[in-house]
Amino acid sequence: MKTKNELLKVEEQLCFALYSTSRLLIQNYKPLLKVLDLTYLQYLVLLVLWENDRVSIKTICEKLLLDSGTLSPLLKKLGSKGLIVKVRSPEDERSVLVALTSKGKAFESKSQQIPQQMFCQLGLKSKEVEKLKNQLRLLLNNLVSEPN
Amino acid sequence: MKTKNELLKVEEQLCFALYSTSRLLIQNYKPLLKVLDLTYLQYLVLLVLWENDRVSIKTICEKLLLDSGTLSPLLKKLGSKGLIVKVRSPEDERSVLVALTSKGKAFESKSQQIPQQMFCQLGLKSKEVEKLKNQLRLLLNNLVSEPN
DNA sequence: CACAATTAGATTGCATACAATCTAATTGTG
DNA sequence: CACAATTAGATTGTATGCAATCTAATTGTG
Repeated sequence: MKTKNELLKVEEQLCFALYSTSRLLIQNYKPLLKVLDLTYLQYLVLLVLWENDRVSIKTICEKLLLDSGTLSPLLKKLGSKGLIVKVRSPEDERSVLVALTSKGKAFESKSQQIPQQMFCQLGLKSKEVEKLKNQLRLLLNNLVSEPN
Repeated sequence: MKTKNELLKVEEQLCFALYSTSRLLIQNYKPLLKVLDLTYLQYLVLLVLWENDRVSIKTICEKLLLDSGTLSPLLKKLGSKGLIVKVRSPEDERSVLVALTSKGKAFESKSQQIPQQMFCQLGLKSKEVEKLKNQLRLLLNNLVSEPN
């Protein structure tokens, strides 16, 4: 049984482990993404679009668990880089569809190597990575489904 | 064996699992920290100080894996809130020591319940949390020790 | 059909993150 | 001991995150 004082230690806390590991891993992406002049978040949005071109901003928000306050300026930036275009949905004028330009599509093939390169830097076995991902998804599910 | 296209899916990526779970967990802290009018990062700095009062800014940076660009303004804020004071080290005038005020110390007892409350929200068993923390620490170690 | 409620995005304001640069203090070296 | 190199923090600039608010479009309801 851990005492309350032990529980208040930074090193003991799951959230800090997540927070610091997440930041560090994102930093490891930077040299790989610098070649494409992309930030990690810009890369995430492109990942969504490579999976499903012409999706609404709302869908991107849901997939990345981010809100429009974060994504609006980012999509503007991706637009100014010539990687995407925004089109108002004909069926629902409130909705804005995001589509890849040919340049945006071309970036997909340039990114093929990134997942493997990142995997090598993890220093973990495939099985371990899968296990970790599964645990994280379980936790994420618990957190999103509990609205408090 | 996964194809390259599968690997480029957001849902497949460990980093995204880390990134989104981390953000979501930090959001879960907000209602608990709002009572003390603290942000998660401010809480982290206080955790460090409750463990070891009168530490240098450099030490805080190392413990939290953050740089002075992030912590300098944050410590200024904690100072203006009356939770800490900064004193230049007598032995080394470059170094700045951070010390808790009585108010800052008093916040420790007010935070005693937070770890348990957070644990309840995770929806995981103690064993699972420990396993997850261990895996994350292993990964973190791999990432920091590989300078590329 | 009028109109309140909801919804999709954008904007604003504040709080991180982090690279790059700057200053002042200390250390290492000839 | 002079002085180059290093070190601790602070500052600046850019890019997130997210709460709160705003606008315009759509939906639900009497």
